[in-house]
Amino acid sequence: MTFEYQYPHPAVTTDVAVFTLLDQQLQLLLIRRGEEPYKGHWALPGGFLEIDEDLDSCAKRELKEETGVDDLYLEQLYTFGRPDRDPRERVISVTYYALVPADKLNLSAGSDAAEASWFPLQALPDLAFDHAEIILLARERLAAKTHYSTIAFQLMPETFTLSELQTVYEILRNEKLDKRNFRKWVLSLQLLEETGGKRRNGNHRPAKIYRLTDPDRVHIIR
Amino acid sequence: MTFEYQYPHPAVTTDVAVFTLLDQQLQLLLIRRGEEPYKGHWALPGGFLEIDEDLDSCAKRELKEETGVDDLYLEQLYTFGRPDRDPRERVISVTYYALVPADKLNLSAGSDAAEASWFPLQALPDLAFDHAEIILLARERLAAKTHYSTIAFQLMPETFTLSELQTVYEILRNEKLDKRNFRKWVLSLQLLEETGGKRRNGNHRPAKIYRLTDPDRVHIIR
DNA sequence: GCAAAAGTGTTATCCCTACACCCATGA
DNA sequence: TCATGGGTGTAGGGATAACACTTTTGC
Repeated sequence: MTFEYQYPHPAVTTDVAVFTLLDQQLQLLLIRRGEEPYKGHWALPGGFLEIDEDLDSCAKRELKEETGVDDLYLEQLYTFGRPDRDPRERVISVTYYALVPADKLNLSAGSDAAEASWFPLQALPDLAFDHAEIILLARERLAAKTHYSTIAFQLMPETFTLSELQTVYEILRNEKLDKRNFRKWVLSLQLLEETGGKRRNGNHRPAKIYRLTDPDRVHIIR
Repeated sequence: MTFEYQYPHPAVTTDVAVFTLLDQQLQLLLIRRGEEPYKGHWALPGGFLEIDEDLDSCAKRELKEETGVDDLYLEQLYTFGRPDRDPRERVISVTYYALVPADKLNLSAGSDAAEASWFPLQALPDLAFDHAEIILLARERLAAKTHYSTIAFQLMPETFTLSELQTVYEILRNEKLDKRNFRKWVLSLQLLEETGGKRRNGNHRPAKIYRLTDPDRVHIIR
């Protein structure tokens, strides 16, 4: 069975840059390609748009199929379409970026890609297609958004300490923050509540545990 | 001649929301559709991506063909792809928005669309497809960008007065600004220079004329 | 008691905001 | 001389930035 058109049509894919925080590092989810082109290279999870499928749904479905990752914050990033970006045929890639807390991710389940794995952003392998460019753009957008939205909260597990949250901000912005000022600021948003619990985490004073009052919403602030 | 694929492919278009400032109003460029669907409705300029053409080039080419408008600030906005957004076939639209100073636009030249015309944003006609949604998003992005970039300068003619520039900001942000504060702020950017000339524009003191030191660059500020 | 991270306030600085009058021109 | 928009400075308030010591725990 084939499909005919009067004019040539490009293929459309979605590709997703999924970030998480693992081992105190910002990490990115990649899958190893089992087929040519770029066989053996690592690539962003993604794939071809089905003909009756929404763009967002396609991104979510491919992610679920290839990596088992589900239930994450997903946002459209940019659409890439250089004519030579895929050697097989003309491919337009609608790219997304996504954030998932480390405790929600269960990579093994349901993966039908050969391999899926997390890589620290500082140690990315050779990437297929123009995916390095996509990742760079996603990384910039993510850093910029920490300044005027609560997007960073999407990387947090259900409960966390203020120091943990501060570390996430420091990693995303790639700069050291002042502890007192950070706490004043983040508490003034009124989006956190104490659980009442404390976390003993070594030979030192235990930290108060917080949770988001509104875990699924990303707020625009300032 | 037809083109065959093993899997169904969507069509890809670009559509552009072109803004200008005319008669002290923010206006949008629309073309009247000569064919079904939505025959007779107004729509954003745009059209199908050619198979060897960059996305940006497609947006520029369609704009040039349909409206004669050329040499403008163009930026990708968002990609729309609801499965039912076009009744003919599945169409993914990569949308852009663009700004052009009123003195650069020459609508008549080279238009091959039935009609092209400027509409004040407050008085848009019935629009084809999901173009109303696209325009809304472009309008929001434009207003937001006045706060952290010099994108508004792209609506200015080669030379202008500070009052004219202030008016543009007021229209984009839809709020009144303080004259002294605006002037202090805009001059502190160090992106304007006096031409030395003055503009006599009525029964009152003539205004100094300014130009951009760097007309083609949009600066990220703050 | 010592090491290590948690927790906590005050002060200085900067930026943004508010605000009113004189100037140059054409009629 | 009058009407009209052009042009100018200062002071107050709010937010941000800088900064150091005490607390609680495990060993």
